[in-house]
Amino acid sequence: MSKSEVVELPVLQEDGAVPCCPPITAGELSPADAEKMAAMFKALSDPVRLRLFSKIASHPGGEACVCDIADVGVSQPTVSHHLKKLRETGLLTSERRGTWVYYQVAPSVVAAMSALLDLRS
Amino acid sequence: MSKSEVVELPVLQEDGAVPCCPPITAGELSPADAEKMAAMFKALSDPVRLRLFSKIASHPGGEACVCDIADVGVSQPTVSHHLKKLRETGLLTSERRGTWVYYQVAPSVVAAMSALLDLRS
DNA sequence: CCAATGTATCGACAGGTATCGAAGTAAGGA
DNA sequence: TCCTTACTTCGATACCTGTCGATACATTGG
Repeated sequence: MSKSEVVELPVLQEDGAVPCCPPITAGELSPADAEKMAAMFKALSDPVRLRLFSKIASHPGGEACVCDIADVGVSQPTVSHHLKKLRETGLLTSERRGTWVYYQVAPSVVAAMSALLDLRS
Repeated sequence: MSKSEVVELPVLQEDGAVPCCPPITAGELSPADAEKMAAMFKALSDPVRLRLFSKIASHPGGEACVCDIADVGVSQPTVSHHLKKLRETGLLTSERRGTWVYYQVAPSVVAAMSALLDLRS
C-alpha cells in the first residue's frame, strides 16, 4: 500500500508506445482486453470519482492535496474510498508530504485512453 | 422506443462543435456534467457491454445484427439486456429489418468521447 | 507525551446490477 | 393457420457498490 515505486494501471504499459488494447474501433476486443478496459471505464463511471479526478487533473501540475478537492458533497470517508479506487485502478498515484496527502494523475493516463479511442487518424 | 428519428446521447450535442462537457483536464467538472459523463463511462464499464460495443463498432458500416455478435459467453437474454442499456445511454441505436434487429454505433460517439479527453493539444 | 488536524480503514446498510430460465412478441415460411 | 426462428421482457437471485458514523492511524506542534 505504501510502495514508493510508481504503480501503473494494468491497462497501461509504461513502454511508451502501445497501450494494452487495440483501438476500440479497430476490431473485436478480446475478452481479456475488454476486462482491462472495462476496469478503467468503471473507475470513471461514478460522478463523485469523476469530479475528484477532474479536480486533480485540472490542478497545476496535475496534482492536488486531498484537502483541496474533498468538497464534493460526500463525507470524508467516502472521498477517501473513491480516491482509493482511483489509485487501485492506476489512474492516480498518491504521496504523503508531511501532514497532507497529494494525489497525482498517473502519467500518460489520458493519452492512453485517447489511444484506445482510436485518435491516430 | 421505436422512434425513427435519431436518438442522441444526452452527453452529445449534435451541433458538431462542442460536446456537452469541457475536456476533462481543462477544469473542474460541474456536478451536472460529471453526472452525464459518468453515465457514458458506466455504460462501457462492463466487459460484456464493451465487447458488444466493440463488435458493432468494428463491423463494416458500424452496424451489426444481434445474431452476429451474441456470442460473448452469456445467455441471449443477458445480451439483449446489455444492448438495451447501451441503447438507453445513447451509444447505440437499433433498427428492425425483417426477422433481424440491427444495432448501430450512434453517430459521433467516439469522437465526442475523444473531445472529452482533451486531445486538442 | 499529549492534543489537534488530516487521512485511512472498518462495519453496516440500502440500493443497484449482472445473470439466468421462462414466458412473451414479432416476422417469415410451410 | 401453425410452426420455427429471432429477439425482448419478466421475475428471481446472488453479488457488487456507494454511503455513512465510528474508529484507527499519521504527522505536527505544544
